Amino acid sequence: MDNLLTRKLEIFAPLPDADRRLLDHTVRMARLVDGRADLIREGDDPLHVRLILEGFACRYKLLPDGRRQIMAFLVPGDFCDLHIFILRTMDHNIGTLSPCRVVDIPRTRILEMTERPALARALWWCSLVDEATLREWLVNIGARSAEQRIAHLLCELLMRLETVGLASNGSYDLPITQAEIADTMALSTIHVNRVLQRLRAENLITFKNGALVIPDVPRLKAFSGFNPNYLHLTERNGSKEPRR
Amino acid sequence: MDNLLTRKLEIFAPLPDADRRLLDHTVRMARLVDGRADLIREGDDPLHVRLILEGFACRYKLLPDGRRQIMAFLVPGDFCDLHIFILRTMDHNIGTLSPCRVVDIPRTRILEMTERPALARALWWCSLVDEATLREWLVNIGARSAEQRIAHLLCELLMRLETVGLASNGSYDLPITQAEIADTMALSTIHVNRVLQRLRAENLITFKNGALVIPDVPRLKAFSGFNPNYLHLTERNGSKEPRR
DNA sequence: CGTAAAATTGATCTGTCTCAACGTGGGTGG
DNA sequence: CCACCCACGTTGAGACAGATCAATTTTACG
Repeated sequence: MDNLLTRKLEIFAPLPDADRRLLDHTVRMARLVDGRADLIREGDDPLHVRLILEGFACRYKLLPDGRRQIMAFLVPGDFCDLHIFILRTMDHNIGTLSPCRVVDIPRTRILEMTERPALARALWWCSLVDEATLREWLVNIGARSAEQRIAHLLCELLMRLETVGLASNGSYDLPITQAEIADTMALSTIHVNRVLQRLRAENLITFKNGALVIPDVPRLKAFSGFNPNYLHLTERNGSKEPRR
Repeated sequence: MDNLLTRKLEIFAPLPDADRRLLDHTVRMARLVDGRADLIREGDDPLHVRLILEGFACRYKLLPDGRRQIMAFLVPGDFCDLHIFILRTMDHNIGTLSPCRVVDIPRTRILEMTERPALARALWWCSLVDEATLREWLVNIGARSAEQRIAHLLCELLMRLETVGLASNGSYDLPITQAEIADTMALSTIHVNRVLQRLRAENLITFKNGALVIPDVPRLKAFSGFNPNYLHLTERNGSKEPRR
Protein backbone atom coordinates (compact mmCIF):
# COMPACT_ATOMS: atom_id res chain seq x y z
CA MET A 1 0.00 0.00 0.00
CA ASP A 2 1.29 3.47 -0.87
CA ASN A 3 2.14 5.82 1.92
CA LEU A 4 0.10 8.97 2.20
CA LEU A 5 2.75 11.30 0.79
CA THR A 6 3.27 9.15 -2.29
CA ARG A 7 -0.45 8.99 -2.81
CA LYS A 8 -0.72 12.75 -2.59
CA LEU A 9 2.20 13.51 -4.92
CA GLU A 10 1.06 10.96 -7.47
CA ILE A 11 -2.18 12.85 -7.91
CA PHE A 12 -0.06 15.04 -10.14
CA ALA A 13 1.96 12.39 -11.94
CA PRO A 14 3.25 8.86 -11.42
CA LEU A 15 6.66 8.70 -9.76
CA PRO A 16 9.64 6.46 -10.54
CA ASP A 17 10.13 3.61 -8.08
CA ALA A 18 13.31 5.17 -6.72
CA ASP A 19 11.34 8.32 -5.86
CA ARG A 20 8.63 6.28 -4.20
CA ARG A 21 11.21 4.51 -2.09
CA LEU A 22 12.68 7.84 -1.02
CA LEU A 23 9.22 8.97 0.04
CA ASP A 24 8.58 5.75 1.98
CA HIS A 25 11.79 6.39 3.83
CA THR A 26 10.97 10.07 4.41
CA VAL A 27 7.66 9.36 6.04
CA ARG A 28 9.02 6.88 8.56
CA MET A 29 9.85 9.17 11.48
CA ALA A 30 6.60 10.75 12.57
CA ARG A 31 5.78 12.33 15.91
CA LEU A 32 2.51 13.05 17.66
CA VAL A 33 1.31 16.57 18.40
CA ASP A 34 -1.60 17.58 20.62
CA GLY A 35 -4.63 19.34 19.28
CA ARG A 36 -4.50 23.15 19.43
CA ALA A 37 -0.74 23.32 19.56
CA ASP A 38 1.37 25.63 17.43
CA LEU A 39 3.68 23.88 15.01
CA ILE A 40 5.36 27.05 13.79
CA ARG A 41 4.97 30.70 14.74
CA GLU A 42 5.20 33.93 12.81
CA GLY A 43 8.81 35.12 12.91
CA ASP A 44 10.30 31.62 13.18
CA ASP A 45 13.05 30.50 10.79
CA PRO A 46 12.17 26.80 10.65
CA LEU A 47 15.01 24.33 10.16
CA HIS A 48 12.98 21.63 8.50
CA VAL A 49 9.78 21.17 6.54
CA ARG A 50 6.75 19.72 8.31
CA LEU A 51 4.28 17.37 6.70
CA ILE A 52 0.92 16.37 8.17
CA LEU A 53 0.28 12.61 8.16
CA GLU A 54 -2.79 12.51 10.37
CA GLY A 55 -5.15 15.11 11.82
CA PHE A 56 -6.12 18.64 10.83
CA ALA A 57 -3.99 21.78 11.12
CA CYS A 58 -4.33 25.33 9.84
CA ARG A 59 -2.43 28.41 8.79
CA TYR A 60 -3.53 31.50 10.66
CA LYS A 61 -2.66 35.08 11.52
CA LEU A 62 -3.52 36.92 14.72
CA LEU A 63 -4.77 40.50 14.68
CA PRO A 64 -3.87 43.16 17.25
CA ASP A 65 -7.30 42.83 18.87
CA GLY A 66 -6.81 39.10 19.41
CA ARG A 67 -9.05 37.84 16.64
CA ARG A 68 -7.56 35.24 14.35
CA GLN A 69 -8.04 34.56 10.68
CA ILE A 70 -7.48 31.02 9.48
CA MET A 71 -6.17 31.13 5.91
CA ALA A 72 -5.80 27.45 5.07
CA PHE A 73 -6.66 24.01 6.32
CA LEU A 74 -3.87 21.47 6.27
CA VAL A 75 -5.00 17.87 5.99
CA PRO A 76 -2.98 14.64 5.79
CA GLY A 77 -0.52 14.84 2.89
CA ASP A 78 -0.13 18.64 3.11
CA PHE A 79 3.20 20.39 3.63
CA CYS A 80 3.32 23.16 6.22
CA ASP A 81 6.22 25.24 5.03
CA LEU A 82 7.80 24.20 1.77
CA HIS A 83 8.53 27.87 1.18
CA ILE A 84 11.15 28.23 3.90
CA PHE A 85 13.87 27.51 1.36
CA ILE A 86 13.26 30.88 -0.15
CA LEU A 87 11.27 32.90 2.37
CA ARG A 88 13.24 32.17 5.50
CA THR A 89 10.98 33.85 8.00
CA MET A 90 7.44 32.64 8.58
CA ASP A 91 4.88 35.37 7.97
CA HIS A 92 2.08 33.39 9.63
CA ASN A 93 1.45 30.70 12.23
CA ILE A 94 0.64 27.05 11.78
CA GLY A 95 -1.26 25.27 14.50
CA THR A 96 -2.99 21.94 14.89
CA LEU A 97 -6.76 21.78 15.18
CA SER A 98 -6.97 18.12 16.21
CA PRO A 99 -4.19 15.87 17.48
CA CYS A 100 -1.82 15.26 14.56
CA ARG A 101 0.90 12.94 13.37
CA VAL A 102 3.63 15.08 11.81
CA VAL A 103 6.95 14.35 10.07
CA ASP A 104 9.86 16.77 10.25
CA ILE A 105 11.68 16.55 6.95
CA PRO A 106 15.27 17.88 7.06
CA ARG A 107 16.23 20.52 4.53
CA THR A 108 18.80 18.18 3.04
CA ARG A 109 16.08 15.64 2.34
CA ILE A 110 13.98 18.23 0.56
CA LEU A 111 17.00 19.26 -1.50
CA GLU A 112 17.51 15.62 -2.40
CA MET A 113 13.89 15.50 -3.49
CA THR A 114 14.14 18.64 -5.63
CA GLU A 115 17.08 17.11 -7.48
CA ARG A 116 14.77 14.42 -8.86
CA PRO A 117 12.78 15.99 -11.67
CA ALA A 118 9.51 14.17 -11.09
CA LEU A 119 9.54 14.91 -7.37
CA ALA A 120 10.59 18.50 -7.92
CA ARG A 121 7.63 19.02 -10.19
CA ALA A 122 5.29 17.30 -7.74
CA LEU A 123 6.42 19.62 -4.96
CA TRP A 124 5.98 22.62 -7.21
CA TRP A 125 2.49 21.36 -7.98
CA CYS A 126 1.68 21.22 -4.24
CA SER A 127 2.76 24.79 -3.80
CA LEU A 128 0.79 26.03 -6.80
CA VAL A 129 -2.37 24.21 -5.74
CA ASP A 130 -2.06 25.82 -2.31
CA GLU A 131 -1.92 29.17 -4.07
CA ALA A 132 -4.93 28.39 -6.27
CA THR A 133 -6.85 27.32 -3.18
CA LEU A 134 -6.05 30.61 -1.52
CA ARG A 135 -7.50 32.43 -4.52
CA GLU A 136 -10.69 30.42 -4.30
CA TRP A 137 -10.95 31.14 -0.57
CA LEU A 138 -10.67 34.84 -1.33
CA VAL A 139 -13.63 34.52 -3.69
CA ASN A 140 -15.45 32.47 -1.11
CA ILE A 141 -15.09 34.99 1.69
CA GLY A 142 -15.38 38.01 -0.56
CA ALA A 143 -18.33 37.10 -2.70
CA ARG A 144 -20.48 34.32 -1.28
CA SER A 145 -23.21 34.30 1.37
CA ALA A 146 -22.51 32.68 4.72
CA GLU A 147 -24.48 29.56 3.72
CA GLN A 148 -22.68 29.12 0.41
CA ARG A 149 -19.37 29.90 2.02
CA ILE A 150 -19.55 27.13 4.59
CA ALA A 151 -21.05 24.71 2.06
CA HIS A 152 -18.18 25.47 -0.28
CA LEU A 153 -15.62 24.73 2.41
CA LEU A 154 -17.28 21.39 3.14
CA CYS A 155 -17.24 20.49 -0.57
CA GLU A 156 -13.56 21.37 -0.84
CA LEU A 157 -12.65 19.29 2.19
CA LEU A 158 -14.62 16.37 0.80
CA MET A 159 -12.63 16.40 -2.43
CA ARG A 160 -9.27 16.92 -0.77
CA LEU A 161 -9.88 14.16 1.75
CA GLU A 162 -11.14 11.80 -0.95
CA THR A 163 -7.84 12.15 -2.82
CA VAL A 164 -5.95 10.84 0.21
CA GLY A 165 -8.52 8.18 1.04
CA LEU A 166 -9.99 9.86 4.10
CA ALA A 167 -13.49 10.42 2.77
CA SER A 168 -15.96 8.26 0.93
CA ASN A 169 -19.68 8.25 0.19
CA GLY A 170 -19.82 11.96 0.84
CA SER A 171 -18.75 11.53 4.44
CA TYR A 172 -15.67 12.34 6.49
CA ASP A 173 -14.47 13.10 10.00
CA LEU A 174 -14.38 16.81 10.67
CA PRO A 175 -12.65 17.31 14.03
CA ILE A 176 -13.14 21.06 14.30
CA THR A 177 -15.42 23.33 16.32
CA GLN A 178 -17.89 25.90 15.09
CA ALA A 179 -15.61 28.61 16.49
CA GLU A 180 -12.84 27.36 14.21
CA ILE A 181 -15.14 27.43 11.21
CA ALA A 182 -16.02 30.99 12.23
CA ASP A 183 -12.34 32.05 12.30
CA THR A 184 -11.95 30.48 8.86
CA MET A 185 -15.01 31.91 7.16
CA ALA A 186 -14.81 35.38 8.69
CA LEU A 187 -18.13 34.93 10.50
CA SER A 188 -19.13 35.01 14.16
CA THR A 189 -19.43 31.71 15.99
CA ILE A 190 -23.10 32.37 16.57
CA HIS A 191 -23.79 32.93 12.93
CA VAL A 192 -21.92 29.77 11.98
CA ASN A 193 -24.16 27.89 14.37
CA ARG A 194 -27.29 29.27 12.75
CA VAL A 195 -26.01 28.64 9.24
CA LEU A 196 -25.17 25.02 10.07
CA GLN A 197 -28.65 24.58 11.46
CA ARG A 198 -30.14 25.89 8.24
CA LEU A 199 -27.92 23.62 6.13
CA ARG A 200 -29.10 20.68 8.25
CA ALA A 201 -32.72 21.78 8.00
CA GLU A 202 -32.36 21.84 4.20
CA ASN A 203 -30.85 18.35 4.46
CA LEU A 204 -27.75 19.60 2.67
CA ILE A 205 -25.61 18.15 5.46
CA THR A 206 -26.09 15.89 8.48
CA PHE A 207 -23.85 14.62 11.27
CA LYS A 208 -23.66 10.92 12.10
CA ASN A 209 -21.65 10.12 15.25
CA GLY A 210 -19.04 12.80 14.81
CA ALA A 211 -18.69 12.52 11.04
CA LEU A 212 -20.06 14.94 8.48
CA VAL A 213 -22.39 13.34 5.96
CA ILE A 214 -23.36 15.02 2.70
CA PRO A 215 -26.46 13.16 1.53
CA ASP A 216 -26.46 14.63 -1.97
CA VAL A 217 -22.99 15.81 -2.97
CA PRO A 218 -23.95 17.28 -6.38
CA ARG A 219 -26.70 19.26 -4.68
CA LEU A 220 -24.31 20.75 -2.11
CA LYS A 221 -21.80 21.55 -4.86
CA ALA A 222 -24.47 23.28 -6.92
CA PHE A 223 -25.75 25.15 -3.88
CA SER A 224 -22.29 26.49 -3.00
CA GLY A 225 -21.16 27.18 -6.55
CA PHE A 226 -18.32 24.72 -6.12
CA ASN A 227 -16.12 24.21 -9.20
CA PRO A 228 -13.21 21.86 -8.49
CA ASN A 229 -10.97 23.16 -11.28
CA TYR A 230 -8.84 25.16 -8.82
CA LEU A 231 -7.71 21.95 -7.11
CA HIS A 232 -6.08 20.83 -10.39
CA LEU A 233 -6.65 17.16 -9.68
CA THR A 234 -6.99 15.99 -13.27
CA GLU A 235 -4.16 17.59 -15.23
CA ARG A 236 -1.82 14.63 -14.93
CA ASN A 237 1.55 15.23 -16.43
CA GLY A 238 3.25 11.90 -16.98
CA SER A 239 6.26 13.13 -18.95
CA LYS A 240 9.65 13.54 -17.34
CA GLU A 241 10.10 17.06 -18.66
CA PRO A 242 7.73 20.00 -18.93
CA ARG A 243 5.90 19.93 -22.24
CA ARG A 244 7.30 21.67 -25.35
CA MET B 1 19.99 51.64 -15.95
CA ASP B 2 18.50 48.29 -14.96
CA ASN B 3 15.41 47.12 -16.72
CA LEU B 4 12.31 46.67 -14.63
CA LEU B 5 12.44 42.88 -14.48
CA THR B 6 16.04 42.86 -13.31
CA ARG B 7 15.19 45.42 -10.70
CA LYS B 8 12.29 43.34 -9.46
CA LEU B 9 14.17 40.04 -9.33
CA GLU B 10 17.18 41.61 -7.64
CA ILE B 11 14.99 42.58 -4.71
CA PHE B 12 15.53 38.98 -3.70
CA ALA B 13 19.21 38.61 -4.52
CA PRO B 14 21.85 40.08 -6.84
CA LEU B 15 22.09 38.32 -10.18
CA PRO B 16 25.19 37.36 -12.19
CA ASP B 17 25.88 39.60 -15.17
CA ALA B 18 25.01 36.80 -17.59
CA ASP B 19 21.59 36.50 -16.00
CA ARG B 20 21.07 40.23 -16.17
CA ARG B 21 21.93 40.19 -19.86
CA LEU B 22 19.41 37.41 -20.43
CA LEU B 23 16.77 39.51 -18.70
CA ASP B 24 17.66 42.60 -20.74
CA HIS B 25 17.14 40.54 -23.83
CA THR B 26 13.90 39.01 -22.56
CA VAL B 27 12.26 42.33 -21.91
CA ARG B 28 12.94 43.75 -25.36
CA MET B 29 9.81 42.65 -27.21
CA ALA B 30 6.90 44.31 -25.50
CA ARG B 31 3.44 44.99 -26.89
CA LEU B 32 0.74 47.44 -25.90
CA VAL B 33 -2.62 46.32 -24.55
CA ASP B 34 -5.70 48.46 -24.01
CA GLY B 35 -7.17 49.09 -20.61
CA ARG B 36 -9.93 46.67 -19.56
CA ALA B 37 -8.84 43.93 -21.91
CA ASP B 38 -8.45 40.31 -20.94
CA LEU B 39 -4.91 38.97 -21.19
CA ILE B 40 -5.85 35.39 -20.32
CA ARG B 41 -9.15 33.68 -19.59
CA GLU B 42 -10.17 30.87 -17.29
CA GLY B 43 -9.86 27.61 -19.20
CA ASP B 44 -7.02 28.83 -21.43
CA ASP B 45 -3.82 26.80 -21.78
CA PRO B 46 -1.40 29.69 -22.35
CA LEU B 47 1.63 29.08 -24.54
CA HIS B 48 3.87 31.65 -22.96
CA VAL B 49 4.29 33.59 -19.75
CA ARG B 50 3.22 37.20 -19.63
CA LEU B 51 5.01 39.92 -17.71
CA ILE B 52 3.67 43.40 -17.02
CA LEU B 53 6.12 46.20 -17.82
CA GLU B 54 3.77 49.15 -17.56
CA GLY B 55 0.24 49.67 -16.30
CA PHE B 56 -2.01 47.83 -13.86
CA ALA B 57 -3.67 44.45 -14.36
CA CYS B 58 -5.52 42.07 -12.08
CA ARG B 59 -6.41 38.45 -11.50
CA TYR B 60 -10.14 37.90 -11.16
CA LYS B 61 -12.90 35.33 -11.17
CA LEU B 62 -16.48 35.83 -12.32
CA LEU B 63 -19.42 34.46 -10.36
CA PRO B 64 -22.57 32.99 -11.90
CA ASP B 65 -24.52 36.17 -11.05
CA GLY B 66 -22.03 38.33 -12.93
CA ARG B 67 -20.19 39.80 -10.00
CA ARG B 68 -16.44 39.62 -10.11
CA GLN B 69 -13.87 39.21 -7.40
CA ILE B 70 -10.43 40.61 -8.03
CA MET B 71 -7.85 38.46 -6.25
CA ALA B 72 -4.61 40.22 -7.06
CA PHE B 73 -3.22 43.40 -8.55
CA LEU B 74 -0.43 42.99 -11.06
CA VAL B 75 1.91 45.96 -11.31
CA PRO B 76 5.01 46.47 -13.46
CA GLY B 77 7.49 43.66 -12.83
CA ASP B 78 4.81 41.08 -11.99
CA PHE B 79 4.39 37.80 -13.85
CA CYS B 80 0.87 36.82 -14.89
CA ASP B 81 1.13 33.09 -15.15
CA LEU B 82 4.40 31.53 -14.13
CA HIS B 83 2.41 28.52 -12.95
CA ILE B 84 1.38 27.34 -16.41
CA PHE B 85 4.39 25.04 -16.49
CA ILE B 86 2.73 22.86 -13.92
CA LEU B 87 -0.95 23.82 -13.86
CA ARG B 88 -1.67 23.91 -17.56
CA THR B 89 -5.17 25.28 -17.42
CA MET B 90 -5.91 28.72 -16.04
CA ASP B 91 -8.36 28.64 -13.15
CA HIS B 92 -8.93 32.39 -13.26
CA ASN B 93 -8.82 35.37 -15.61
CA ILE B 94 -6.24 38.08 -15.98
CA GLY B 95 -7.29 41.44 -17.32
CA THR B 96 -5.76 44.87 -17.62
CA LEU B 97 -7.11 47.74 -15.58
CA SER B 98 -5.23 50.51 -17.36
CA PRO B 99 -3.44 50.36 -20.72
CA CYS B 100 -0.42 48.10 -20.28
CA ARG B 101 2.89 47.27 -21.85
CA VAL B 102 3.28 43.48 -21.72
CA VAL B 103 6.01 41.00 -22.74
CA ASP B 104 5.17 37.49 -23.88
CA ILE B 105 8.00 35.26 -22.71
CA PRO B 106 8.20 31.94 -24.57
CA ARG B 107 8.21 28.78 -22.46
CA THR B 108 11.68 27.95 -23.75
CA ARG B 109 12.99 31.22 -22.40
CA ILE B 110 11.52 30.52 -18.99
CA LEU B 111 13.09 27.05 -19.04
CA GLU B 112 16.39 28.70 -19.90
CA MET B 113 15.92 30.97 -16.92
CA THR B 114 15.10 28.14 -14.52
CA GLU B 115 18.33 26.41 -15.50
CA ARG B 116 20.28 29.29 -13.97
CA PRO B 117 20.23 28.79 -10.21
CA ALA B 118 20.03 32.44 -9.19
CA LEU B 119 17.23 33.16 -11.64
CA ALA B 120 15.37 29.99 -10.73
CA ARG B 121 15.36 31.02 -7.11
CA ALA B 122 14.30 34.55 -7.98
CA LEU B 123 11.32 33.20 -9.94
CA TRP B 124 10.42 30.89 -7.07
CA TRP B 125 10.59 33.90 -4.77
CA CYS B 126 8.12 35.80 -7.01
CA SER B 127 5.68 32.94 -6.82
CA LEU B 128 5.96 32.59 -3.04
CA VAL B 129 5.53 36.31 -2.46
CA ASP B 130 2.37 36.20 -4.58
CA GLU B 131 1.12 33.44 -2.33
CA ALA B 132 2.00 35.34 0.85
CA THR B 133 0.21 38.38 -0.54
CA LEU B 134 -2.88 36.30 -1.16
CA ARG B 135 -2.83 35.21 2.49
CA GLU B 136 -2.63 38.80 3.64
CA TRP B 137 -5.53 39.74 1.35
CA LEU B 138 -7.59 36.99 2.92
CA VAL B 139 -6.92 38.52 6.33
CA ASN B 140 -7.67 41.94 4.94
CA ILE B 141 -11.06 41.02 3.52
CA GLY B 142 -11.93 38.62 6.31
CA ALA B 143 -10.97 40.58 9.35
CA ARG B 144 -10.63 44.31 8.75
CA SER B 145 -13.18 47.11 8.51
CA ALA B 146 -13.84 48.73 5.14
CA GLU B 147 -11.69 51.75 6.10
CA GLN B 148 -8.74 49.64 7.21
CA ARG B 149 -9.13 47.34 4.26
CA ILE B 150 -8.79 50.05 1.64
CA ALA B 151 -6.05 51.79 3.60
CA HIS B 152 -4.15 48.51 3.76
CA LEU B 153 -4.40 48.04 0.01
CA LEU B 154 -3.07 51.54 -0.56
CA CYS B 155 -0.13 50.86 1.78
CA GLU B 156 0.69 47.62 0.00
CA LEU B 157 0.61 49.25 -3.41
CA LEU B 158 2.86 52.04 -2.15
CA MET B 159 5.50 49.54 -1.04
CA ARG B 160 5.27 47.38 -4.12
CA LEU B 161 5.47 50.35 -6.46
CA GLU B 162 8.39 51.84 -4.50
CA THR B 163 10.41 48.68 -5.09
CA VAL B 164 10.12 49.14 -8.84
CA GLY B 165 10.64 52.87 -8.74
CA LEU B 166 7.06 53.89 -9.48
CA ALA B 167 6.27 55.58 -6.18
CA SER B 168 8.09 58.08 -4.04
CA ASN B 169 7.27 60.48 -1.22
CA GLY B 170 4.19 58.49 -0.40
CA SER B 171 2.65 59.17 -3.79
CA TYR B 172 1.87 57.13 -6.90
CA ASP B 173 -0.40 56.96 -9.90
CA LEU B 174 -3.42 54.78 -9.25
CA PRO B 175 -5.22 54.34 -12.57
CA ILE B 176 -8.24 52.44 -11.24
CA THR B 177 -11.85 53.30 -10.56
CA GLN B 178 -13.79 53.05 -7.32
CA ALA B 179 -15.80 50.20 -8.85
CA GLU B 180 -12.58 48.26 -9.32
CA ILE B 181 -11.56 48.87 -5.73
CA ALA B 182 -15.02 47.61 -4.77
CA ASP B 183 -14.55 44.36 -6.73
CA THR B 184 -11.21 43.93 -5.03
CA MET B 185 -12.20 44.66 -1.47
CA ALA B 186 -15.55 42.87 -1.56
CA LEU B 187 -17.48 46.09 -0.95
CA SER B 188 -20.12 47.95 -2.91
CA THR B 189 -19.00 50.81 -5.13
CA ILE B 190 -21.06 53.23 -3.12
CA HIS B 191 -19.47 52.16 0.13
CA VAL B 192 -16.00 52.50 -1.37
CA ASN B 193 -16.89 56.02 -2.34
CA ARG B 194 -17.95 56.87 1.20
CA VAL B 195 -14.93 55.22 2.74
CA LEU B 196 -12.56 57.13 0.47
CA GLN B 197 -14.31 60.33 1.45
CA ARG B 198 -13.79 59.52 5.11
CA LEU B 199 -10.11 58.69 4.54
CA ARG B 200 -9.71 62.03 2.80
CA ALA B 201 -11.59 63.84 5.56
CA GLU B 202 -9.18 62.30 8.10
CA ASN B 203 -6.35 63.50 5.86
CA LEU B 204 -5.08 59.94 5.63
CA ILE B 205 -5.01 60.24 1.85
CA THR B 206 -5.43 62.96 -0.79
CA PHE B 207 -5.46 63.05 -4.56
CA LYS B 208 -3.30 65.50 -6.49
CA ASN B 209 -3.98 65.60 -10.23
CA GLY B 210 -4.72 61.94 -10.65
CA ALA B 211 -2.07 60.62 -8.26
CA LEU B 212 -2.70 59.27 -4.79
CA VAL B 213 -0.80 61.09 -2.06
CA ILE B 214 -0.34 59.67 1.42
CA PRO B 215 0.65 62.68 3.54
CA ASP B 216 1.74 60.60 6.55
CA VAL B 217 2.71 57.09 5.52
CA PRO B 218 3.42 55.74 9.03
CA ARG B 219 0.03 57.00 10.13
CA LEU B 220 -1.80 55.20 7.31
CA LYS B 221 0.19 52.04 8.01
CA ALA B 222 -0.70 52.18 11.69
CA PHE B 223 -4.33 52.90 10.89
CA SER B 224 -4.63 49.91 8.57
CA GLY B 225 -2.55 47.50 10.65
CA PHE B 226 -0.08 47.18 7.80
CA ASN B 227 2.92 44.94 8.46
CA PRO B 228 5.16 44.57 5.41
CA ASN B 229 6.71 41.26 6.47
CA TYR B 230 4.52 39.31 4.04
CA LEU B 231 6.13 41.07 1.08
CA HIS B 232 9.50 39.55 2.07
CA LEU B 233 11.47 42.48 0.72
CA THR B 234 14.41 42.29 3.10
CA GLU B 235 15.47 38.66 3.27
CA ARG B 236 18.16 38.99 0.64
CA ASN B 237 19.85 35.74 -0.16
CA GLY B 238 23.11 36.47 -1.86
CA SER B 239 24.52 32.94 -1.91
CA LYS B 240 24.45 30.81 -5.03
CA GLU B 241 22.92 27.86 -3.21
CA PRO B 242 20.18 27.58 -0.59
CA ARG B 243 21.64 27.90 2.89
CA ARG B 244 22.81 24.85 4.85
C1' DC C 1 -19.98 71.07 -26.55
C1' DG C 2 -22.14 66.76 -25.94
C1' DT C 3 -22.00 62.46 -24.02
C1' DA C 4 -20.84 58.55 -21.33
C1' DA C 5 -18.29 56.97 -17.50
C1' DA C 6 -17.20 57.93 -12.93
C1' DA C 7 -18.09 59.96 -8.60
C1' DT C 8 -21.37 61.51 -5.22
C1' DT C 9 -25.59 61.95 -2.36
C1' DG C 10 -29.79 60.42 0.24
C1' DA C 11 -32.99 57.00 1.98
C1' DT C 12 -33.96 52.53 3.19
C1' DC C 13 -33.14 47.68 3.94
C1' DT C 14 -30.74 43.48 5.59
C1' DG C 15 -27.19 40.09 6.79
C1' DT C 16 -24.37 39.51 10.24
C1' DC C 17 -22.52 40.96 14.79
C1' DT C 18 -22.76 41.62 19.68
C1' DC C 19 -24.38 40.84 24.13
C1' DA C 20 -26.44 37.95 27.35
C1' DA C 21 -28.26 33.76 28.63
C1' DC C 22 -29.07 28.85 28.84
C1' DG C 23 -28.51 23.84 27.56
C1' DT C 24 -25.63 19.73 27.14
C1' DG C 25 -22.35 16.16 27.04
C1' DG C 26 -18.06 14.12 28.10
C1' DG C 27 -14.27 13.98 31.23
C1' DT C 28 -12.26 14.28 36.00
C1' DG C 29 -11.56 14.17 40.87
C1' DG C 30 -13.37 13.03 45.15
C1' DC D 1 -20.05 6.17 40.71
C1' DC D 2 -21.69 10.40 41.07
C1' DA D 3 -21.27 15.43 40.96
C1' DC D 4 -19.23 19.00 39.17
C1' DC D 5 -17.31 21.58 35.47
C1' DC D 6 -15.85 23.42 31.31
C1' DA D 7 -15.93 23.56 26.51
C1' DC D 8 -19.14 23.59 23.06
C1' DG D 9 -23.47 24.30 21.07
C1' DT D 10 -27.86 26.81 21.08
C1' DT D 11 -31.34 30.60 21.59
C1' DG D 12 -33.26 35.44 21.64
C1' DA D 13 -33.09 40.45 21.17
C1' DG D 14 -31.13 44.55 19.64
C1' DA D 15 -27.49 47.14 17.10
C1' DC D 16 -24.83 48.36 13.08
C1' DA D 17 -21.79 48.01 9.00
C1' DG D 18 -22.45 47.79 4.63
C1' DA D 19 -25.84 46.65 0.66
C1' DT D 20 -29.32 48.23 -2.38
C1' DC D 21 -32.15 51.44 -4.98
C1' DA D 22 -32.67 55.76 -7.16
C1' DA D 23 -31.09 60.02 -8.54
C1' DT D 24 -27.88 63.85 -9.41
C1' DT D 25 -23.37 65.97 -10.21
C1' DT D 26 -18.77 65.98 -11.92
C1' DT D 27 -15.14 64.66 -14.97
C1' DA D 28 -12.82 63.09 -19.05
C1' DC D 29 -12.70 63.29 -23.70
C1' DG D 30 -13.95 62.82 -28.78
